[in-house]
Amino acid sequence: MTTHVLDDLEARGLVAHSTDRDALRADLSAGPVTYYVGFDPTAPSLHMGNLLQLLTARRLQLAGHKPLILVGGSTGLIGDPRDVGERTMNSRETVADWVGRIRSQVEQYVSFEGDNAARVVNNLDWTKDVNVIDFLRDIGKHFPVNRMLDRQVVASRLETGISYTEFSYVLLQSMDYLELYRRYGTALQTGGSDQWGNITAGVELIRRAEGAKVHALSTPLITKADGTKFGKSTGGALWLDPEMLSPYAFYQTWIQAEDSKVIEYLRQFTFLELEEIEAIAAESAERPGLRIAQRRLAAEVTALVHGQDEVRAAEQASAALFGRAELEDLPESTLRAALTEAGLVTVDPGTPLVDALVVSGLVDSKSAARRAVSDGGAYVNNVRVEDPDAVLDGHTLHGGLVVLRKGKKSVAGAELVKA
RNA sequence: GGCAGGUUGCCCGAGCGGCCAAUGGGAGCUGACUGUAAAUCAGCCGGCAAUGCCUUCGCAGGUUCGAAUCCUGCACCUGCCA
Repeated sequence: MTTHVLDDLEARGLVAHSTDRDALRADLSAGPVTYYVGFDPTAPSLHMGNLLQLLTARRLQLAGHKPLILVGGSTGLIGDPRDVGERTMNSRETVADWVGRIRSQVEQYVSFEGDNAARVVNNLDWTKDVNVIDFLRDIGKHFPVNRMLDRQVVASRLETGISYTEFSYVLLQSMDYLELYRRYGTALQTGGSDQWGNITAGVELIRRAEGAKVHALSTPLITKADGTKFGKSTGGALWLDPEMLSPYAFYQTWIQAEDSKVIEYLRQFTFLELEEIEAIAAESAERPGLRIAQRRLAAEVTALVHGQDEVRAAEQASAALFGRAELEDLPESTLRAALTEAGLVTVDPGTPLVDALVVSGLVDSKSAARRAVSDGGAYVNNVRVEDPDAVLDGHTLHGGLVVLRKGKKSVAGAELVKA
């Protein structure tokens, strides 16, 4: 007998809260359970936090259960209340566009084959024609406002203000769970721990409306060693869309994982067996300098999101740009590929270095570029440049390529081409 | 509705007529050490055609040789009283 999926999830550090653990365990053991996880279109792409939910959904599917992946065509029009304050409402067109993009992203992480094939659903399908009177009578009646006010997000927002629109969000998400229970017998909703309140509200609604007992399971917030949220790359969220964050940049974010966290991330974000992860942990502890765990993590997660070809490209680019090898010794094809991964821009011969640093995106302004130079953190072809007036001309590789670097980790390429 | 106070750079928070692009802390960036890790120490941390110039201290106007600092109006927030 293999490990119970719930034990596996717990061992991987993927369980923050759940409803009655024993009942959930028994139901999961009894046979295929239909479960759902939802994604609201708040951006054109999903990000690392959503990835964790999708991977968790896949783990459950691999254990024989049936996933429903919900895209929030209606909830995305309303907006989940956040501590930071009222959201800006997006237009219906924008939300519809994002729903389409997110739908195609989620399809990559679950299987649509077999007895427990996944299904993608859109909550707009069952909310767009609901009329207000029915909604208030059938759904609203089950929500005591005094209980709603006790929720932490709502309480904090009472200080700064919250619209009726956002206050009502929880009713919509709860209605989704109820609807999916009625349509497909859905008996488990998963999500991030920040969704716990919304998820349990749905459990409660189903209990009141149908007298049925369904389950909820949440994953913990993924943090860095300092306790802050993990999932920011330089300049923004860790997007899954390669147009919004290059596979190289995605790979780099993972390979820079902290020692004290990398093993946790391996358990949470990869499908490696726990015994293998233990072996990697032991090996890393013995020879931390080799960064075995980080390399494996970056390769595994990048493969899941962008595919094996992009892993190879990112690894080769990283090896070329971070390796000990002399840049002059790299074949042009390797160097060009590496710089393309890192971000390659075209500039005129004789372009000032500071301008090239700005154009390449390594710094935000010329002032920042000059600062990088005076800090001793600007490099051209791995040679530190201390002259703030330096220009790019003679010293190129393969007749025109230049490797620009800021500090230890930020690399980009420039190609000198006569205009 | 009345009275009092607040709104400063990514965040917190000093400044209360010129010495203010604006103290300090956090975040961030760079350097040294190292392993594309952590910790520690040091520097940087609005922009530009850069020994100067431009834009910034809620918004709009005004006083003044000169304003983040004073005055008027507006918006939002907080506290006290009804």
